[in-house]
Amino acid sequence: MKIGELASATATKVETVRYYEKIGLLPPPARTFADYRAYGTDHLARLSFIRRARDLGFTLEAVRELLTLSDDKSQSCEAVDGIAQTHLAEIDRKIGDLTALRLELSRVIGSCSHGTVADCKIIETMGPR
Amino acid sequence: MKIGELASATATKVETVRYYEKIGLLPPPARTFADYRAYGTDHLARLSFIRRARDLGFTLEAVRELLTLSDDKSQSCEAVDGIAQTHLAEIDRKIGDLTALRLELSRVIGSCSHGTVADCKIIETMGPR
DNA sequence: CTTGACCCTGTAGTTGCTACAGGTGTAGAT
DNA sequence: ATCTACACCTGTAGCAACTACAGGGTCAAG
Repeated sequence: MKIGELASATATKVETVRYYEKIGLLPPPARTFADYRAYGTDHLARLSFIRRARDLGFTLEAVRELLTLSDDKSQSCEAVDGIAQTHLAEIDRKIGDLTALRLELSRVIGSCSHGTVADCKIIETMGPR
Repeated sequence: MKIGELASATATKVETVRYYEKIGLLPPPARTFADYRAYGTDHLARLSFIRRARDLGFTLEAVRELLTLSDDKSQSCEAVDGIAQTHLAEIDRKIGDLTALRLELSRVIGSCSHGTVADCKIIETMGPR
């Protein structure tokens, strides 16, 4: 299959597919006489994996590790689980940060008395000290 | 004050201060004979504002708008409130996204039976289809 | 008078793509 | 056979918001 087909089959942009190849996530496929990339089902499977992992929020570095691990079928699942756990902890941290931020921002907004900028509490809150 | 003092007074890196100047967020200060930047209290106030707004998650573009608005003291506070509301909505969206992600990822992790990679449910879940 | 901490400019790197620019190949309609 | 529209190719630059050099100059203390 050509790059466009692979891309639409995985809801990926053509440029992104080429990008994944450039950074070594997707192996370079065979080429047609016209120098078009010619992909097989193994490429489709690998790209699907990459996209799914990305959708779950894994970084490309984490995806790279997961791919390496998934290539050695005999290995224990622990390393995979570890990467996922680390990622989950990271998500929890982000949610916590955003929730604290949300609270603070909504307090700032709540103080707005809709007057002029001169006595705008929102601006004031962000002033020095 | 010199750039290092301004930076440590606002918990900012020196490079970041210079960066803010380059993109026009912080006005270029006077220079000493040795070409060192010499800041006054107005710069300190402005940088504090920028940092506080950044801490609240506003983008630099939003900070730029807020700074413009805060310069016109006679104006109504509405525009300021609007920017903050938009930002709050954005934070809510992110929290929602992350929470959904968290749920899905924890489901994926929960399916791990700690065997070998060959029958690792985490890897499997991210496979094609 | 030398050492070390600070300052200067300018450029390149980070993450994960996305968007050209400027060219070649191909498939279907005429 | 040719025209048109589209998909493909490479390579480079751009986004946010910094951060980290490299390769210098300046200054205060010992």
